[in-house]
Amino acid sequence: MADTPTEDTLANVAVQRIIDDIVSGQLEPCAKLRIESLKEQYGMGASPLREALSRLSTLGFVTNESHRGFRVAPMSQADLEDITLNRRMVEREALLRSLTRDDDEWEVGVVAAYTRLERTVERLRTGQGADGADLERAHKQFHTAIVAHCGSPRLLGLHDTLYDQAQRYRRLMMRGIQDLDEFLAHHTALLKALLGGDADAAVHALTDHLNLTLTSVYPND
Amino acid sequence: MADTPTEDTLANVAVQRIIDDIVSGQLEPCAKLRIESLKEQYGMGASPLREALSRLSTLGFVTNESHRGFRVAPMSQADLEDITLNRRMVEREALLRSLTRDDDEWEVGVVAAYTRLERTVERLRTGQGADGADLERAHKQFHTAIVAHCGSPRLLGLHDTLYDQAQRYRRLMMRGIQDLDEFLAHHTALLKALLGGDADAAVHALTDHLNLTLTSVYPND
DNA sequence: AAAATCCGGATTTTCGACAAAATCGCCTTG
DNA sequence: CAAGGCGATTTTGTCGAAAATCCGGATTTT
Repeated sequence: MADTPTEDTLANVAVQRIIDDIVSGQLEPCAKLRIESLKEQYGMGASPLREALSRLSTLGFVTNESHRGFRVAPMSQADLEDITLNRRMVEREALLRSLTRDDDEWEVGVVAAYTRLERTVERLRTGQGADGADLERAHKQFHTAIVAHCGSPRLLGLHDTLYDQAQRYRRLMMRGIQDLDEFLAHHTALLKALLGGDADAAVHALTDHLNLTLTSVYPND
Repeated sequence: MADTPTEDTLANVAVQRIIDDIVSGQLEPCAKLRIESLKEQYGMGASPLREALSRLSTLGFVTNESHRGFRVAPMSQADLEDITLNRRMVEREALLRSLTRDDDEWEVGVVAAYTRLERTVERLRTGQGADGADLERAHKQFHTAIVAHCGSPRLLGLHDTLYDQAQRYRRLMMRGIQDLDEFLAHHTALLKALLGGDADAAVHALTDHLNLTLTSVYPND
C-alpha cells in the first residue's frame, strides 16, 4: 500500500505489512496488537515488531497508551472528517504547486496514471487477470501522480499516509459499488478538470472528489 | 505516594529529550547517532533508544538509511522552505477553522498566551529570572494557542512537529536579534490582526510572520 | 450493596549478551 | 589512480529474563 519498493530491514518490512493488513481490514479497528501474536503471524522477532508498531503509532495507524500496548487505530466519522479535511488541504496545496511549476512531466504522469486506471477497470470488468488490489494500486498511483511534482517532500509524505488512512473508509464505500463505470467516470471528470488549465476548477474538482468518500460512507449531514 | 512517578515509558522520554537536543543545537545537523554513545549519554538501554530514533525518523528529526544507522536531519535552505510552506498551509487552515467556530475560548487563549509572552520578554529584559528557554516556551505557547481550537487532531500534530523543526532555524535568526522590542512588536501586530475580525487579514499577517524566519535566515531571493 | 483495597497472573517495557548481515576503512594490486 | 579484497566496526535481529505496570477478581471496609 504505502510506496516504498525495496526496504531491506525487517522492521521496514513489518511497517509495510502491518499497514497493508490494517488498511485491508485484516486487522480490525481497535484490535489488540500483542507482540507475541505478531511474532508468530509475521515470522520475526519482537524487536523489529516493536520498532514497526512504534513508527506506526506516530503515523497514526496505531494507538499506543503507555504500558497498555498497541491497538489498531479506531475508525469514526470524526476521524474520516479529519482525514478528509487534511487531504483537501494537502492535495490542494500540492496540486497548485504542481500546476504553477508548468512541469511537462506532471501532465504526462497524470495521464499515464489515468490510463493505467482505465485499463485496470477494463480488465476487472472483463474478468481477466485483475483483482481489487490491482484497482487499488492503480487508484493510488493516479492520486499520487496528481501531487507528485509539487516539489515538497513533506507534502508527498503527508499525502501518502493520509491516502492510506482514508483507504480503510474507502473500502466501506466500495462495498456498495458494482458500478465500476461510475467509479471510472468520476475520475475521468477529475482528469478533465485537472488538465483544463483552470486552477480553481481543478482544485474544486479535486476537493469534491475527496469529499466523495466522506459523504458516501456517512451520508448524514 | 510513590517517589518517582514514571507516567511515561523510557522510549517516550528519549523522544522528548532527543528532540530537545536536536532543536537546541546540542546535537548538530548530520551528527551520527550511535546507539552505544546515546546509551551512555541518556543513561538507558538500547531498546528504548532504537524505538525513539525510529519514531524520530518518521517525524523528520532524524534520517535513517537502512543499515547505515541514524543521523540528525540535515539543515538546508530547501528544508526551511519546505517547512515554511507546510507551516503556512497548516496554520492557515487551523486559523480559519478556529475563527469560523466562533469559540470564545479561542480569543481568551490567544490573548492569554500573548500576555505570557509579553511578560516573559519583560522579565528577560530586566534580567529577572527568565532565560531563553522561557522565551522559547512562551513563543511556542502563543503559536500553539492560535491553532489550538481548530478541532483537528492531525492539524495540531502537524503544527507541533513543524514548529519544532522550524526552531532549529529560528535559533539562527535569533542570533542576530538583540532587539527584543522588535520581536515583541511583530507579535503584537500579529495579535491585532488575529483579533481584528477580518479573516483574510489575519491569515495574511500569520503567513507573513511565518515567512519571517525564512527571509531572515536566507535573505537571498 | 457499593466502594475501596489487595493480590496474583498476564502484559508491557527494558535490559544485556550474543549472532548474523551489511557497511566502512584501509590496504594491496593491477 | 581505479578496482577489489579483507578484517574491523556497526547495524540489525534473536533470545531469555528482570522490572514495572496493568487487569480482574476476591476480600475487606464503609
